[in-house]
Amino acid sequence: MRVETVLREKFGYDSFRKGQKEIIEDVVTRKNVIGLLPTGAGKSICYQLPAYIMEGSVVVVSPLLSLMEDQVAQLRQIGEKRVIAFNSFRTFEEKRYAIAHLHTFKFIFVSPEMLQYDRFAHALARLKVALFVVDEAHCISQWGHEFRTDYMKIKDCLQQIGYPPVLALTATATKEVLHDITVSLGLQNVAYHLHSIDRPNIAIKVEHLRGMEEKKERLYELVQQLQGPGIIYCSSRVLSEQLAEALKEKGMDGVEAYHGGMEHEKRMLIQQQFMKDQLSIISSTSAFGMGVNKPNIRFVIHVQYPTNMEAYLQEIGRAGRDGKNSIAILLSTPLDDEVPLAMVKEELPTKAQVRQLYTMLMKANDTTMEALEMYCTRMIGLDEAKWRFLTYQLELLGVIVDSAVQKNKLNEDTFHRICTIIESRVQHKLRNLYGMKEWLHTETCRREAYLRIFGETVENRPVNCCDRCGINLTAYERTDEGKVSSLFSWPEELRQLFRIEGMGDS
DNA sequence: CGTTTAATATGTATATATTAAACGGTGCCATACT
Repeated sequence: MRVETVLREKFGYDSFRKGQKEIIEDVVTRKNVIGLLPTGAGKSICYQLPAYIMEGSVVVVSPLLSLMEDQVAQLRQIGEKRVIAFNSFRTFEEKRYAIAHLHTFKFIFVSPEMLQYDRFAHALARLKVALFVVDEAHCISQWGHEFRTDYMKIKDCLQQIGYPPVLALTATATKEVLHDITVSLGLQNVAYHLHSIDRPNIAIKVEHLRGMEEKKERLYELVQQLQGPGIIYCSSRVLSEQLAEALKEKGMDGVEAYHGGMEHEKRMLIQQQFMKDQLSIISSTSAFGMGVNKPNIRFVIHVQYPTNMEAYLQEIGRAGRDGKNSIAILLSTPLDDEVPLAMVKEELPTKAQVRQLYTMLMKANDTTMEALEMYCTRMIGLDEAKWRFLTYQLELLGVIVDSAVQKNKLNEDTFHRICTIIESRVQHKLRNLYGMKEWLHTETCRREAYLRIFGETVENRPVNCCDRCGINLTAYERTDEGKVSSLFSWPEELRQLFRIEGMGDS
C-alpha cells in the first residue's frame, strides 16, 4: 500500500508536511532513522503511519506518562483500539493481561524504566516488533547519563529483542547530541533526517538588569504589557510559587505556579486549565513544557537561565506553535550564575561520596540492595538519582552483578574509573553551561549565535529577530481594550528605552 | 546569589537571637502505610 493512501484513509490528510514522507519511506524499508523535526511538524505520524504498512507491533518509548496517555487517546480518536500505555497507571491485573496478550496490540507505549521490568521485557522479546520508536530522543542525552539511567539500557533491550528497526525523534539536538543518541542506542547505518531547529516567529531578547528586585519589577511590567498566554521559567520551586503569588497580588488573573513538587492531580489540572485558556500565565520550573502542544503561547520569560542552550531552546520553543509572532525574553543579572553552576555540580556524586560508598560496600555482607540504598541515603547523603547513577556505573564495571556485590572488583581501579566518569560528565556539563553563559553576552545577532551552536546558519532573518538586530516590543503588547497598554504612555516607553540602553553589555 | 534549615550561644529557662551550613531542577517505579 502506498504511504499516501494510508495517510488519506487512516489519518485523513491529503499531503505530508515537510520532512514526514522522507522519514516514513526510510522507516518502512526498515532503516534506522533519526529525525530532527521542529515542534509542531507532526512527528507522531512518522511512526503511526508505518504501523499500518509494517507487519508487527510498534513499541514507543516515551519519557512521560502524560505523553503516553495523550498518544493513546489520539490513536483511539482515529479509531485504533489496539493501543496500550504499559505503565504504572495500569493495575496489576491489567498488566498481567497485557503481557499475556501483547501481540494483540499494534501500539505499545512504554517508559524506559518499564523496559527493565523482566516480565515485560521477556514478553517483548517474543513479540514481532515492526518498529522501535524513541520519542523525545534528546532525553537520552539530557537525562540518560545520570538522572534516568534506564535510558542508557534501551541499547541492551534492543539487543534482546533482536535489533528491530529504530526511529528516534526529537525537536532539539545539537550535532553532539545526535551523535550521543546514535551511540547510546548502539545504532548503525543510520539515516539522518535533519531539519532546522530555528523558529523565525520567535523574537529573542535578553535584558540585563542589576538584581533580583529589579528583575521582579521588570517581570511584573512585562507580564502586564505583553500579549498572553505566556510561561515564566525560573530555577526553583519556591521562586515559581513566589512569582505566581506576587502576580496574583498585583491583581492579575489566571496565574498559577507549576513544578515537580506539586501533587500530580494539581499539576494535571493546571496544565489542562492552561491548555483551555482558563489560565493565561504559568510560573514554573523546567517541569512544565514537554508535551504541551498549546498553539497560542505568545511569550516565554526566563527569570533565571537554564544550564544549557538546548534546554533554553526547548523552553522558548513552546511559544508560537501556531506560527504567529511570539517573543522570548530572558532577564539577566550579573548574580545569576550561581544557581545553574550549583545545579551542574550537585547533579553528580562527589569523589568523597564514592569513597564512602566503596568503604560501605567492603564492609557489607549479604546485604540487600534496598538496605544498602537506605544506608547510602542516610549516611552518605546520596539521593535516589545519585544512588541509581552509581549502581548503574557499578553494574557497567561488573562490581554489581545481579544485585550482588563482587568484592574482588571493589578495588582502586574501578574506583578511579567511576571518578573519571563523574569528572568528565561534570566538565561536559560545565562546557554546556559556559556556552549558555557566553550566549547571554553575545554582542552579535542572538539567532545567528544559537544556530551556530546547533551547526546551522540563519536562512531567513525575521523582521523582529533579536535585541541585537532590533526588536519593536510594541508588536507583542496586548491589544485587548487597551486597558493595559494605556499604562505604557511615552514617558514609560522612554524610561524603558533608557533602561535597555543603559543596562547593555559592558 | 538568596533563602531555608540546622547548629550554636546565651544564660540560667525553654525560648530566642545569632551564625553557619546546605540547597536550589527534571520522572519513572514499587511498596509500604495511612
